[in-house]
Amino acid sequence: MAKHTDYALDDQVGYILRRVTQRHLAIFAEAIPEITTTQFAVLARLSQMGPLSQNHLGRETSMDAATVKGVVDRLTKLGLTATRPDPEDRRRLTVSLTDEGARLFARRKETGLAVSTATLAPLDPAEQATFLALLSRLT
Amino acid sequence: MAKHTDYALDDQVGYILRRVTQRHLAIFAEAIPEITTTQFAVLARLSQMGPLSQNHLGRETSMDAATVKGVVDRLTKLGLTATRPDPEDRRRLTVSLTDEGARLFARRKETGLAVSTATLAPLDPAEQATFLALLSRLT
DNA sequence: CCCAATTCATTTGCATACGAACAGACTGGC
DNA sequence: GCCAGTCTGTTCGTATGCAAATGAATTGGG
Repeated sequence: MAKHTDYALDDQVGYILRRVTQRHLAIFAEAIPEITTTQFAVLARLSQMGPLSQNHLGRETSMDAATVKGVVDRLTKLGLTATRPDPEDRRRLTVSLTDEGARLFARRKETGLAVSTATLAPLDPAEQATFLALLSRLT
Repeated sequence: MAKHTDYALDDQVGYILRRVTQRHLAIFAEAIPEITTTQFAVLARLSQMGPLSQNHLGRETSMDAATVKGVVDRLTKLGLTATRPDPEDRRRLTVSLTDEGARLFARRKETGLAVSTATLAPLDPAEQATFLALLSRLT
């Protein structure tokens, strides 16, 4: 009988999640060195939904207000996004893709899909579907 | 026919991983406010394996040398770990748990297991087993 | 036994992340 | 039509996380 409880770090979901995320980020950085995963998510969302206020963009990409500010600042410095004040609501800052940002995303979105494929490659197609369905429910 | 490829951000494994990790970190921070997940991982590993060199500890907890240094520095400042030079190899810094660190981990490891349980709670037991098996293969 | 290659720890720079606190702008309910 | 509550963006502090560069120590092969 075990004295109390054994805590097996290697079996904890949080620890495995961290390791899987590390592998995914490495695959992404290799495939798309120009920008980061979070920056790519912003380009994807703006490409899909059009211009958004900075806070709304944060909600749509699962980043808090402080985080999305830094991401947008860096994308703007790279010339991939632009910001302008909203005339309707002077609190708001509207974020949009530049032509260069739209072109970069169009050019790289196939690669982005390949990154997802590579991340899931250790599983066969049926396992991938099962995994994604279960993972989504843990959101 | 789609013009080219649709990139559905919400279906990308990296994006879902980030969201699941956010939820897990929030559950952990609520349950164990004293320290972070990475700090807890260090305590767990030292508790399991005994004193380790800082680099070895990093490998055993999936952190690179620069990251583990910061984590150990903060744990040491909290009085939960201690460091001493290795007389055998003057490059090495041996990291060990203090009594207080060992007590904190002993007191909190049940809670740590409860955090894993809560993270996986949306799945039934069979699904949890399937999920963990598939997740582990993506490391 | 000696030096080239490796290992270890550190530092710097950059990029997420989040909580808390803040000021300015807006809105709904009375 | 006013003000209490809310929303938006910003800043600060803290904590991962990795790449790259550095200096010191160790080791292995000839």
